[in-house]
Amino acid sequence: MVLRASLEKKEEKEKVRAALMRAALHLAAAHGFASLGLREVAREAGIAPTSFYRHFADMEELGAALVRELAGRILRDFGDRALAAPKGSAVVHVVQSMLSAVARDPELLHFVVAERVGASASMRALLREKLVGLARTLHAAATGEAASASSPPPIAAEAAVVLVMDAAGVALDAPEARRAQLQESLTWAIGALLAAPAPEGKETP
Amino acid sequence: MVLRASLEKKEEKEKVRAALMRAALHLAAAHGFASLGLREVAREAGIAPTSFYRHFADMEELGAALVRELAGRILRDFGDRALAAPKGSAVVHVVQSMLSAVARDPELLHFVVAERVGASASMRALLREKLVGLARTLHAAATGEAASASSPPPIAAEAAVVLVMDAAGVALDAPEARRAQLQESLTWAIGALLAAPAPEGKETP
DNA sequence: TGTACATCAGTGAACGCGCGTTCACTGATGTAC
DNA sequence: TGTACATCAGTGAACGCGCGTTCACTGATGTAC
Repeated sequence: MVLRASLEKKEEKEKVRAALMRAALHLAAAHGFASLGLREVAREAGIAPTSFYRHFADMEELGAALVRELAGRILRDFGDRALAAPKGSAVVHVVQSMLSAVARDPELLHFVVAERVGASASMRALLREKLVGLARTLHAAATGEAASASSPPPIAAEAAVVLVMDAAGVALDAPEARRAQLQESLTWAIGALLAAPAPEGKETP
Repeated sequence: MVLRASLEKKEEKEKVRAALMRAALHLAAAHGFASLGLREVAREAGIAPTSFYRHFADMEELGAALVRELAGRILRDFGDRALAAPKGSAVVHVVQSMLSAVARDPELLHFVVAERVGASASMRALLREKLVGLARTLHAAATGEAASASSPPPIAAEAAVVLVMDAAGVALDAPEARRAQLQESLTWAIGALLAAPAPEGKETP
Protein backbone atom coordinates (compact mmCIF):
# COMPACT_ATOMS: atom_id res chain seq x y z
CA MET A 1 0.00 0.00 0.00
CA VAL A 2 1.06 3.49 -0.74
CA LEU A 3 -1.09 4.99 2.00
CA ARG A 4 1.17 3.95 4.82
CA ALA A 5 4.43 5.87 4.62
CA SER A 6 7.53 4.32 6.07
CA LEU A 7 8.21 4.78 9.75
CA GLU A 8 11.33 6.78 9.00
CA LYS A 9 9.49 9.24 6.81
CA LYS A 10 6.79 9.66 9.42
CA GLU A 11 9.40 10.40 12.05
CA GLU A 12 11.09 12.97 9.85
CA LYS A 13 7.82 14.75 9.36
CA GLU A 14 7.07 14.58 13.05
CA LYS A 15 10.37 16.28 13.84
CA VAL A 16 9.60 19.24 11.60
CA ARG A 17 6.13 19.51 13.07
CA ALA A 18 7.61 19.53 16.57
CA ALA A 19 10.15 22.15 15.49
CA LEU A 20 7.31 24.39 14.31
CA MET A 21 5.53 24.01 17.64
CA ARG A 22 8.67 24.76 19.65
CA ALA A 23 9.45 27.73 17.42
CA ALA A 24 5.96 29.09 18.04
CA LEU A 25 6.32 28.64 21.81
CA HIS A 26 9.69 30.37 21.75
CA LEU A 27 8.45 33.37 19.79
CA ALA A 28 5.16 33.55 21.71
CA ALA A 29 7.09 33.96 24.95
CA ALA A 30 8.57 37.14 23.52
CA HIS A 31 5.70 38.72 21.59
CA GLY A 32 2.56 36.77 22.46
CA PHE A 33 1.01 34.01 20.38
CA ALA A 34 -1.65 36.20 18.80
CA SER A 35 0.95 38.39 17.12
CA LEU A 36 2.94 35.55 15.56
CA GLY A 37 3.21 35.30 11.79
CA LEU A 38 3.38 32.13 9.77
CA ARG A 39 6.57 33.22 8.01
CA GLU A 40 8.16 34.20 11.31
CA VAL A 41 7.48 30.77 12.80
CA ALA A 42 8.65 28.91 9.68
CA ARG A 43 11.87 30.95 9.66
CA GLU A 44 12.52 30.16 13.33
CA ALA A 45 11.90 26.47 12.64
CA GLY A 46 14.31 26.51 9.71
CA ILE A 47 11.93 25.69 6.88
CA ALA A 48 10.55 27.62 3.90
CA PRO A 49 7.32 29.54 4.56
CA THR A 50 5.45 27.40 2.07
CA SER A 51 6.44 24.20 3.89
CA PHE A 52 4.40 25.35 6.87
CA TYR A 53 1.28 24.20 5.03
CA ARG A 54 2.51 20.60 4.98
CA HIS A 55 1.87 20.54 8.74
CA PHE A 56 -0.83 23.05 9.65
CA ALA A 57 -3.53 24.86 7.69
CA ASP A 58 -2.79 28.11 9.52
CA MET A 59 -1.50 29.53 12.81
CA GLU A 60 -4.78 28.84 14.53
CA GLU A 61 -4.43 25.13 13.89
CA LEU A 62 -0.88 25.21 15.23
CA GLY A 63 -2.18 26.95 18.35
CA ALA A 64 -4.82 24.28 18.85
CA ALA A 65 -2.12 21.60 18.57
CA LEU A 66 -0.04 23.39 21.20
CA VAL A 67 -2.97 23.42 23.59
CA ARG A 68 -4.10 19.88 22.91
CA GLU A 69 -0.69 18.23 22.87
CA LEU A 70 1.96 20.11 24.86
CA ALA A 71 -0.26 22.02 27.27
CA GLY A 72 -2.54 19.03 27.74
CA ARG A 73 0.37 16.75 28.56
CA ILE A 74 1.96 19.00 31.17
CA LEU A 75 -1.34 19.66 32.95
CA ARG A 76 -2.09 15.95 32.99
CA ASP A 77 1.37 15.39 34.47
CA PHE A 78 0.58 17.74 37.36
CA GLY A 79 -2.46 15.66 38.19
CA ASP A 80 -0.60 12.37 37.85
CA ARG A 81 2.06 13.53 40.29
CA ALA A 82 -0.62 14.44 42.80
CA LEU A 83 -2.29 11.05 42.48
CA ALA A 84 1.01 9.22 42.85
CA ALA A 85 1.84 11.08 46.06
CA PRO A 86 0.65 10.07 49.54
CA LYS A 87 -2.68 11.73 50.26
CA GLY A 88 -1.33 14.26 52.74
CA SER A 89 1.27 15.64 50.34
CA ALA A 90 -0.77 15.86 47.15
CA VAL A 91 -0.80 19.66 47.31
CA VAL A 92 2.94 19.90 47.88
CA HIS A 93 3.54 17.62 44.90
CA VAL A 94 1.36 19.63 42.56
CA VAL A 95 3.12 22.83 43.58
CA GLN A 96 6.53 21.24 43.17
CA SER A 97 5.78 19.75 39.78
CA MET A 98 4.48 23.12 38.59
CA LEU A 99 7.65 24.88 39.78
CA SER A 100 9.90 22.29 38.21
CA ALA A 101 7.96 22.63 34.97
CA VAL A 102 8.56 26.39 35.11
CA ALA A 103 12.28 25.73 35.41
CA ARG A 104 12.35 22.99 32.75
CA ASP A 105 10.07 24.48 30.11
CA PRO A 106 9.37 28.15 30.85
CA GLU A 107 8.15 28.83 27.31
CA LEU A 108 5.42 26.23 27.54
CA LEU A 109 4.33 27.45 30.95
CA HIS A 110 4.24 31.03 29.74
CA PHE A 111 2.05 29.93 26.87
CA VAL A 112 -0.41 28.12 29.15
CA VAL A 113 -0.56 30.98 31.66
CA ALA A 114 -1.08 33.60 28.96
CA GLU A 115 -3.51 31.74 26.69
CA ARG A 116 -5.70 30.77 29.61
CA VAL A 117 -6.91 34.36 29.54
CA GLY A 118 -5.76 35.28 26.05
CA ALA A 119 -7.49 36.61 22.98
CA SER A 120 -8.70 33.37 21.45
CA ALA A 121 -11.99 32.16 22.92
CA SER A 122 -11.53 28.65 21.59
CA MET A 123 -8.08 28.35 23.19
CA ARG A 124 -9.46 29.67 26.47
CA ALA A 125 -12.24 27.09 26.40
CA LEU A 126 -9.87 24.20 25.59
CA LEU A 127 -7.48 25.18 28.37
CA ARG A 128 -10.21 25.75 30.94
CA GLU A 129 -11.48 22.26 30.25
CA LYS A 130 -8.06 20.79 31.01
CA LEU A 131 -7.74 22.93 34.14
CA VAL A 132 -11.11 21.74 35.41
CA GLY A 133 -9.77 18.22 34.94
CA LEU A 134 -6.73 19.11 37.00
CA ALA A 135 -8.96 20.52 39.74
CA ARG A 136 -10.95 17.30 39.85
CA THR A 137 -7.78 15.23 40.05
CA LEU A 138 -6.32 17.44 42.76
CA HIS A 139 -9.47 17.09 44.81
CA ALA A 140 -9.43 13.32 44.42
CA ALA A 141 -5.75 13.13 45.32
CA ALA A 142 -6.14 15.32 48.40
CA THR A 143 -9.25 13.67 49.80
CA GLY A 144 -8.94 10.09 48.56
CA GLU A 145 -12.39 10.28 47.01
CA ALA A 146 -12.74 9.04 43.45
CA ALA A 147 -12.69 11.77 40.83
CA SER A 148 -16.03 12.21 39.13
CA ALA A 149 -16.04 13.55 35.62
CA SER A 150 -19.71 14.45 35.64
CA SER A 151 -20.11 16.80 38.58
CA PRO A 152 -18.27 20.10 38.79
CA PRO A 153 -15.12 19.99 40.91
CA PRO A 154 -15.27 21.49 44.40
CA ILE A 155 -14.69 25.21 44.31
CA ALA A 156 -11.78 24.98 46.73
CA ALA A 157 -9.94 22.74 44.26
CA GLU A 158 -10.80 25.06 41.39
CA ALA A 159 -9.51 28.07 43.31
CA ALA A 160 -6.37 26.09 44.14
CA VAL A 161 -5.70 25.48 40.46
CA VAL A 162 -6.18 29.19 39.76
CA LEU A 163 -3.58 30.01 42.38
CA VAL A 164 -1.18 27.41 40.97
CA MET A 165 -1.44 28.84 37.47
CA ASP A 166 -1.02 32.39 38.70
CA ALA A 167 2.00 31.38 40.73
CA ALA A 168 3.48 29.89 37.58
CA GLY A 169 3.16 33.30 35.96
CA VAL A 170 4.82 35.00 38.92
CA ALA A 171 7.60 32.39 39.03
CA LEU A 172 8.35 32.99 35.36
CA ASP A 173 9.15 36.63 36.12
CA ALA A 174 10.78 36.03 39.49
CA PRO A 175 14.48 35.47 40.17
CA GLU A 176 15.48 31.99 41.36
CA ALA A 177 15.73 33.11 45.00
CA ARG A 178 12.13 34.29 45.08
CA ARG A 179 10.75 30.92 44.03
CA ALA A 180 11.29 29.17 47.33
CA GLN A 181 9.18 31.79 49.12
CA LEU A 182 6.61 31.44 46.40
CA GLN A 183 6.38 27.71 46.96
CA GLU A 184 5.75 28.24 50.67
CA SER A 185 3.11 30.92 50.19
CA LEU A 186 1.33 28.94 47.54
CA THR A 187 1.31 25.74 49.54
CA TRP A 188 -0.06 27.62 52.53
CA ALA A 189 -2.83 29.32 50.51
CA ILE A 190 -3.96 26.10 48.86
CA GLY A 191 -3.87 24.30 52.18
CA ALA A 192 -6.06 27.03 53.68
CA LEU A 193 -8.57 26.68 50.85
CA LEU A 194 -8.78 22.90 50.97
CA ALA A 195 -9.03 22.85 54.77
CA ALA A 196 -11.89 25.36 54.94
CA PRO A 197 -15.42 23.98 55.40
CA ALA A 198 -17.26 23.72 52.10
CA PRO A 199 -19.86 26.46 51.55
CA GLU A 200 -23.55 25.93 52.35
CA GLY A 201 -23.17 22.23 53.05
CA LYS A 202 -22.67 21.40 49.40
CA GLU A 203 -19.54 21.33 47.32
CA THR A 204 -20.95 22.28 43.94
CA PRO A 205 -19.89 25.78 42.94
CA MET B 1 1.47 83.18 25.74
CA VAL B 2 1.30 80.72 22.91
CA LEU B 3 2.29 77.77 25.04
CA ARG B 4 -1.06 77.41 26.74
CA ALA B 5 -3.68 76.33 24.27
CA SER B 6 -7.26 77.24 24.89
CA LEU B 7 -9.32 74.98 27.09
CA GLU B 8 -11.57 74.11 24.19
CA LYS B 9 -8.71 72.97 22.01
CA LYS B 10 -7.32 70.89 24.84
CA GLU B 11 -10.66 69.20 25.32
CA GLU B 12 -10.94 68.42 21.62
CA LYS B 13 -7.56 66.77 21.67
CA GLU B 14 -8.41 64.84 24.80
CA LYS B 15 -11.51 63.42 23.13
CA VAL B 16 -9.53 62.04 20.20
CA ARG B 17 -6.97 60.60 22.56
CA ALA B 18 -9.71 58.91 24.55
CA ALA B 19 -11.24 57.60 21.31
CA LEU B 20 -7.91 56.00 20.41
CA MET B 21 -7.72 54.33 23.80
CA ARG B 22 -11.28 53.02 23.61
CA ALA B 23 -10.68 51.81 20.05
CA ALA B 24 -7.61 49.90 21.21
CA LEU B 25 -9.55 48.31 24.10
CA HIS B 26 -12.35 47.33 21.73
CA LEU B 27 -10.04 45.70 19.20
CA ALA B 28 -7.82 44.12 21.89
CA ALA B 29 -10.85 42.30 23.27
CA ALA B 30 -11.20 40.58 19.90
CA HIS B 31 -7.62 39.93 18.81
CA GLY B 32 -5.37 40.72 21.78
CA PHE B 33 -3.48 43.93 22.36
CA ALA B 34 -0.15 42.59 21.12
CA SER B 35 -1.53 41.99 17.64
CA LEU B 36 -3.05 45.45 17.17
CA GLY B 37 -1.79 47.70 14.40
CA LEU B 38 -1.52 51.46 14.52
CA ARG B 39 -3.56 51.88 11.33
CA GLU B 40 -6.22 49.50 12.61
CA VAL B 41 -6.64 51.49 15.82
CA ALA B 42 -6.65 54.85 14.02
CA ARG B 43 -9.29 53.56 11.59
CA GLU B 44 -11.48 52.34 14.48
CA ALA B 45 -11.11 55.72 16.19
CA GLY B 46 -12.10 57.54 13.00
CA ILE B 47 -8.88 59.43 12.31
CA ALA B 48 -6.18 59.22 9.64
CA PRO B 49 -3.28 56.86 10.43
CA THR B 50 -0.84 59.76 10.48
CA SER B 51 -2.87 61.57 13.12
CA PHE B 52 -2.12 58.79 15.57
CA TYR B 53 1.32 60.34 16.09
CA ARG B 54 -0.22 63.53 17.46
CA HIS B 55 -1.20 61.51 20.55
CA PHE B 56 1.20 58.59 20.99
CA ALA B 57 4.67 57.80 19.71
CA ASP B 58 3.65 54.20 19.02
CA MET B 59 1.33 51.42 20.17
CA GLU B 60 3.50 50.66 23.16
CA GLU B 61 2.97 54.16 24.52
CA LEU B 62 -0.76 53.81 24.01
CA GLY B 63 -0.66 50.52 25.94
CA ALA B 64 1.18 52.17 28.80
CA ALA B 65 -1.48 54.89 28.91
CA LEU B 66 -4.22 52.26 29.05
CA VAL B 67 -2.55 50.60 32.01
CA ARG B 68 -1.71 53.78 33.86
CA GLU B 69 -4.98 55.60 33.30
CA LEU B 70 -7.94 53.32 32.68
CA ALA B 71 -6.69 50.15 34.36
CA GLY B 72 -5.20 52.11 37.25
CA ARG B 73 -8.45 53.95 37.86
CA ILE B 74 -10.67 50.89 37.94
CA LEU B 75 -8.34 48.97 40.26
CA ARG B 76 -8.15 51.95 42.60
CA ASP B 77 -11.95 52.06 42.56
CA PHE B 78 -12.14 48.46 43.76
CA GLY B 79 -9.98 49.38 46.74
CA ASP B 80 -11.94 52.55 47.47
CA ARG B 81 -15.20 50.62 47.56
CA ALA B 82 -13.70 48.16 50.04
CA LEU B 83 -12.50 50.98 52.29
CA ALA B 84 -15.86 52.72 52.19
CA ALA B 85 -17.71 49.55 53.23
CA PRO B 86 -18.19 48.41 56.82
CA LYS B 87 -15.27 46.22 57.86
CA GLY B 88 -17.18 42.95 57.78
CA SER B 89 -18.36 43.40 54.21
CA ALA B 90 -15.18 44.64 52.57
CA VAL B 91 -14.74 41.39 50.68
CA VAL B 92 -18.31 41.36 49.44
CA HIS B 93 -17.92 44.92 48.20
CA VAL B 94 -14.73 44.21 46.29
CA VAL B 95 -16.34 41.22 44.62
CA GLN B 96 -19.45 43.19 43.75
CA SER B 97 -17.55 46.14 42.35
CA MET B 98 -15.48 43.79 40.21
CA LEU B 99 -18.60 42.09 38.84
CA SER B 100 -20.33 45.37 38.15
CA ALA B 101 -17.19 46.57 36.35
CA VAL B 102 -17.31 43.42 34.21
CA ALA B 103 -20.89 44.28 33.26
CA ARG B 104 -20.20 47.99 32.72
CA ASP B 105 -16.87 47.87 30.90
CA PRO B 106 -16.07 44.32 29.78
CA GLU B 107 -13.43 45.46 27.31
CA LEU B 108 -11.38 47.19 29.98
CA LEU B 109 -11.64 44.21 32.31
CA HIS B 110 -10.63 41.85 29.54
CA PHE B 111 -7.60 44.02 28.90
CA VAL B 112 -6.54 44.01 32.55
CA VAL B 113 -7.08 40.27 32.96
CA ALA B 114 -5.16 39.45 29.78
CA GLU B 115 -2.27 41.90 30.08
CA ARG B 116 -1.62 40.90 33.67
CA VAL B 117 -0.03 37.78 32.20
CA GLY B 118 0.48 39.00 28.65
CA ALA B 119 3.47 39.30 26.38
CA SER B 120 4.77 42.70 27.49
CA ALA B 121 6.99 42.49 30.55
CA SER B 122 6.66 46.21 31.26
CA MET B 123 2.87 46.05 31.18
CA ARG B 124 2.91 43.01 33.47
CA ALA B 125 5.14 44.87 35.93
CA LEU B 126 2.97 48.00 35.90
CA LEU B 127 -0.21 46.01 36.45
CA ARG B 128 1.26 43.82 39.19
CA GLU B 129 2.25 46.97 41.04
CA LYS B 130 -1.33 48.20 40.98
CA LEU B 131 -2.66 44.79 42.03
CA VAL B 132 -0.28 44.71 44.99
CA GLY B 133 -1.74 48.06 45.97
CA LEU B 134 -5.21 46.60 45.77
CA ALA B 135 -4.16 43.67 47.96
CA ARG B 136 -2.83 46.06 50.59
CA THR B 137 -6.02 48.09 50.53
CA LEU B 138 -8.17 44.98 50.75
CA HIS B 139 -6.21 43.78 53.76
CA ALA B 140 -6.57 47.16 55.45
CA ALA B 141 -10.29 47.28 54.71
CA ALA B 142 -10.93 43.75 55.96
CA THR B 143 -8.90 44.02 59.17
CA GLY B 144 -9.15 47.69 60.03
CA GLU B 145 -5.36 47.95 60.20
CA ALA B 146 -3.73 50.84 58.38
CA ALA B 147 -2.36 49.98 54.96
CA SER B 148 1.40 50.09 54.84
CA ALA B 149 3.03 50.83 51.53
CA SER B 150 6.46 49.63 52.55
CA SER B 151 5.92 46.04 53.65
CA PRO B 152 4.59 43.38 51.30
CA PRO B 153 0.86 42.74 51.64
CA PRO B 154 -0.24 39.60 53.49
CA ILE B 155 -0.26 36.60 51.20
CA ALA B 156 -3.90 35.87 51.93
CA ALA B 157 -4.84 39.28 50.52
CA GLU B 158 -2.59 38.77 47.51
CA ALA B 159 -4.16 35.40 46.82
CA ALA B 160 -7.59 36.99 47.19
CA VAL B 161 -6.75 39.54 44.52
CA VAL B 162 -5.57 36.76 42.22
CA LEU B 163 -8.89 34.99 42.66
CA VAL B 164 -10.80 38.22 42.01
CA MET B 165 -8.94 38.85 38.77
CA ASP B 166 -9.38 35.29 37.61
CA ALA B 167 -13.07 35.43 38.42
CA ALA B 168 -13.31 38.55 36.27
CA GLY B 169 -11.92 36.49 33.38
CA VAL B 170 -14.42 33.71 33.99
CA ALA B 171 -17.30 36.18 34.33
CA LEU B 172 -16.39 37.73 30.98
CA ASP B 173 -16.97 34.38 29.28
CA ALA B 174 -19.91 33.29 31.42
CA PRO B 175 -23.60 33.87 30.73
CA GLU B 176 -25.41 36.28 33.04
CA ALA B 177 -26.99 33.45 35.06
CA ARG B 178 -23.63 31.94 35.95
CA ARG B 179 -22.37 35.15 37.52
CA ALA B 180 -24.43 34.93 40.69
CA GLN B 181 -22.94 31.51 41.47
CA LEU B 182 -19.55 32.93 40.69
CA GLN B 183 -20.05 35.72 43.18
CA GLU B 184 -20.93 33.23 45.92
CA SER B 185 -18.01 30.92 45.21
CA LEU B 186 -15.56 33.76 45.03
CA THR B 187 -16.77 35.37 48.23
CA TRP B 188 -16.52 32.04 50.00
CA ALA B 189 -12.98 31.34 48.74
CA ILE B 190 -11.70 34.78 49.70
CA GLY B 191 -13.34 34.51 53.07
CA ALA B 192 -11.64 31.16 53.64
CA LEU B 193 -8.26 32.66 52.74
CA LEU B 194 -8.61 35.73 54.93
CA ALA B 195 -9.92 33.73 57.88
CA ALA B 196 -7.10 31.18 57.83
CA PRO B 197 -4.30 31.65 60.37
CA ALA B 198 -1.28 33.38 58.81
CA PRO B 199 1.61 31.05 58.01
CA GLU B 200 4.58 30.59 60.36
CA GLY B 201 3.48 33.33 62.74
CA LYS B 202 4.42 36.07 60.27
CA GLU B 203 2.45 37.61 57.46
CA THR B 204 5.24 38.39 55.03
CA PRO B 205 5.05 36.14 51.99
C1' DT C 1 15.11 -8.74 -10.32
C1' DG C 2 13.92 -4.43 -13.07
C1' DT C 3 10.75 -0.93 -14.53
C1' DA C 4 6.96 2.17 -14.43
C1' DC C 5 4.24 4.77 -11.47
C1' DA C 6 2.34 7.12 -7.03
C1' DT C 7 3.05 9.76 -2.96
C1' DC C 8 4.37 13.68 -0.58
C1' DA C 9 7.61 17.00 2.22
C1' DG C 10 10.04 20.73 0.83
C1' DT C 11 10.92 24.60 -2.31
C1' DG C 12 11.46 29.45 -4.95
C1' DA C 13 9.02 32.71 -7.64
C1' DA C 14 5.36 35.53 -7.76
C1' DC C 15 0.97 37.96 -6.40
C1' DG C 16 -1.57 41.58 -4.17
C1' DC C 17 -2.15 43.78 0.34
C1' DG C 18 -1.83 46.27 4.59
C1' DC C 19 1.63 47.84 7.47
C1' DG C 20 4.57 51.79 9.99
C1' DT C 21 6.61 55.93 8.97
C1' DT C 22 8.13 60.46 6.52
C1' DC C 23 6.86 64.53 4.51
C1' DA C 24 4.94 68.89 3.26
C1' DC C 25 0.69 71.01 3.62
C1' DT C 26 -3.99 73.05 5.48
C1' DG C 27 -6.73 75.61 8.35
C1' DA C 28 -8.41 76.84 12.73
C1' DT C 29 -7.03 79.20 16.81
C1' DG C 30 -4.34 82.15 19.74
C1' DT C 31 -0.73 85.87 20.53
C1' DA C 32 1.88 90.30 19.93
C1' DC C 33 1.72 94.87 19.49
C1' DT D 1 -8.96 97.90 16.33
C1' DG D 2 -6.24 95.51 12.55
C1' DT D 3 -2.35 92.93 10.97
C1' DA D 4 1.39 89.80 10.96
C1' DC D 5 2.95 85.72 12.95
C1' DA D 6 3.15 81.16 15.81
C1' DT D 7 1.13 76.90 17.16
C1' DC D 8 -0.55 72.53 16.28
C1' DA D 9 -4.18 68.63 15.26
C1' DG D 10 -5.34 66.56 11.24
C1' DT D 11 -4.36 65.10 6.50
C1' DG D 12 -3.16 62.51 1.72
C1' DA D 13 0.53 60.92 -1.01
C1' DA D 14 4.26 58.15 -1.08
C1' DC D 15 7.99 54.89 0.44
C1' DG D 16 9.82 50.32 1.18
C1' DC D 17 8.78 46.02 3.60
C1' DG D 18 7.06 41.72 5.29
C1' DC D 19 2.96 39.31 5.17
C1' DG D 20 -0.23 35.04 3.74
C1' DT D 21 -1.16 32.35 -0.06
C1' DT D 22 -0.97 30.06 -4.89
C1' DC D 23 1.50 27.54 -8.04
C1' DA D 24 4.27 24.32 -10.51
C1' DC D 25 8.24 21.80 -9.65
C1' DT D 26 11.97 18.53 -7.45
C1' DG D 27 13.60 14.51 -5.57
C1' DA D 28 13.46 10.96 -2.28
C1' DT D 29 10.86 7.00 -1.05
C1' DG D 30 7.59 3.31 -1.54
C1' DT D 31 4.47 0.21 -4.39
C1' DA D 32 2.91 -2.90 -8.22
C1' DC D 33 3.81 -6.57 -10.89
